[in-house]
This record gives sequence, structure tokens and C-alpha cells, in this order.
Amino acid sequence: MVGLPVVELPTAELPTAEPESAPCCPPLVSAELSEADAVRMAAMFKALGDPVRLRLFSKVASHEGGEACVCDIQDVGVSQPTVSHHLKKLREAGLLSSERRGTWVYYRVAPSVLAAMAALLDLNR
Amino acid sequence: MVGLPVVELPTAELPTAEPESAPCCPPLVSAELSEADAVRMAAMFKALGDPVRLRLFSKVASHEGGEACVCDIQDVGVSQPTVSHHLKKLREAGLLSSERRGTWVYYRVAPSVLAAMAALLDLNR
DNA sequence: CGCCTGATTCGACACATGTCGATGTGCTGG
DNA sequence: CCAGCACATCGACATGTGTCGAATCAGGCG
Repeated sequence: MVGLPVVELPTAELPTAEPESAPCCPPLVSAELSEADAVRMAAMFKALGDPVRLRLFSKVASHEGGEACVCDIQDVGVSQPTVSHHLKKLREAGLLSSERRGTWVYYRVAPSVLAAMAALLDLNR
Repeated sequence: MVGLPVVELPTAELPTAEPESAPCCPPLVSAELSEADAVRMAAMFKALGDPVRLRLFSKVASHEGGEACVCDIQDVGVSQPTVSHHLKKLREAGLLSSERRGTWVYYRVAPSVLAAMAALLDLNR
């Protein structure tokens, strides 16, 4: 659980795919961030910086089996298109991944995300 | 340590003298967030969701002695008023506190912030 | 006092973001 | 093949956000 290598964030799985294979999360407090690192990490924080998105992320993360279909989590007080919009943002930020199975689309937390956040805070030092 | 009334984040006020001693963040992945918690936590993430602010935060956090004056950290590629603006945002989000000593204003990371982020990720479970 | 330096505030502006209803797409079942 | 459900995309709109220069405030120093 400890000593994980810094993990890479997809940053986008849409048409706009970039190489962008660099590690995402140097410790936040032990050394000053480079501009490039700051941009990448800020994108992650920004994606979680909306109450609706944070709730959606939490619903997926805490859902049984580690995944949830949209219908399971879409009750967050905004319209269905808006939910879809926010899920897309989370996907583009590399925090969630999606997969269609039959009628439903299932979302799960991207595997390396939590480890990345831990590394970010330098908690496994 | 868990299950207590999560604390209100400042959300405003420049005087910046609030106690702010309790943890702010229920675990993010073990259970679904309430709307109120989501709003509070999202405000925190949002404050870190800008590259300039993230760099400023990192500069303060990693600075020797745990504090830095504005002149030490203002080289982030934007004008000095913009730096001041972002520092204000970080202050309002409860992430930094400031103190004037003579000519200079010193910023430091609010004491409970890092612990709060750790709790948020449920890493001390 | 007057001035210089450090820092915040103000006013303005371009741009990004969150939201909605309407519409489109993909799959299933009759 | 068509009706219907689950999601996604589109277009539009109000609001929020990051940025700047100019003005202002706060201290130190001649």
C-alpha cells in the first residue's frame, strides 16, 4: 500500500488524447511545485471543486462493487443532462472511467486516483 | 474522532482569526457525501483548482519555517495584484492564514488542513 | 513630513462554467 | 420496425472567474 510510484493521470480519454505520460503527483508540501505539475494537479482538484461533481464522485466511489450506473447516482438535484455533463468532466479529468453494458453505462473510479492523491499529500513518506 | 459535527469552513472574512481546530472532512470514498459536506469540501478543492493558487499554496507549505511573505512567493507569472487576489481566495477557503509583521505579510498553511485532507481520503482508517 | 516599498482593493473586461430544455443516439422488447 | 428507456450532445443563457492597470492603504526611513 505504501511506496507506490507516482501515478499517471489520463487527463483525457476523449478525441483529445495526448501523450502526457508524466507522473501526476509529486508531494504537495515537501517541495515547491513546478508549473507543469501545478497545471496537472489543479485540473484534478478543479474537477472535484464542484459540489455536484464531488457528490457524483463520492457516490461512485462508495457504491457497492466500486461501480455504479448513472441511474443509481443521478439523484443530486440537477437535471439529467447536467449530471451527464459533470460525469464527462470527471472522465476528462481522469477521475472516472465509463463502460457501456447493454442499456446502462457504468462508472468507476479510475484505479490510480486514490493512490495518486495519497502520494500527493506525501502520506506514505 | 469520527462522527462529530464537521466544522464550518470560514467561507469568507478577511480578519482570519477563526479557531478552525476541528477536522473538516468525512471520508470521501467510504460513504456517500451529504450535500452540505459536499459543498464545504468542494470549496476546498475549488480553491486548489487553479494552477496559480496551487503553486502559491505549495510555495507556502514547502517554505522554510512553514511560512512565507508575499515577496518570497509572488514569482508565479502573474501580476502582483493577481497574486494578492489568489492569496485572498486561499485565505477565504480556510487553507492559509496571514499575519502582518512590519512591512511584510506572512502566510502559513492553516494548521488542520493537511490532517483534514488525510481524513478526507480515509487514510487513517 | 514626504517618499519609497510592500501589499491590498477597485473597476473593467474577456472568458470559462453550470444550468436548462430540446434533441440525438444506442440498446431492448414487443 | 417501432415504441420506449437510458444517456449523451447541442444551443443558449446567466453567472462566476482570472487577469490586468490604476488607485489606495500601511509601514519604514530619509
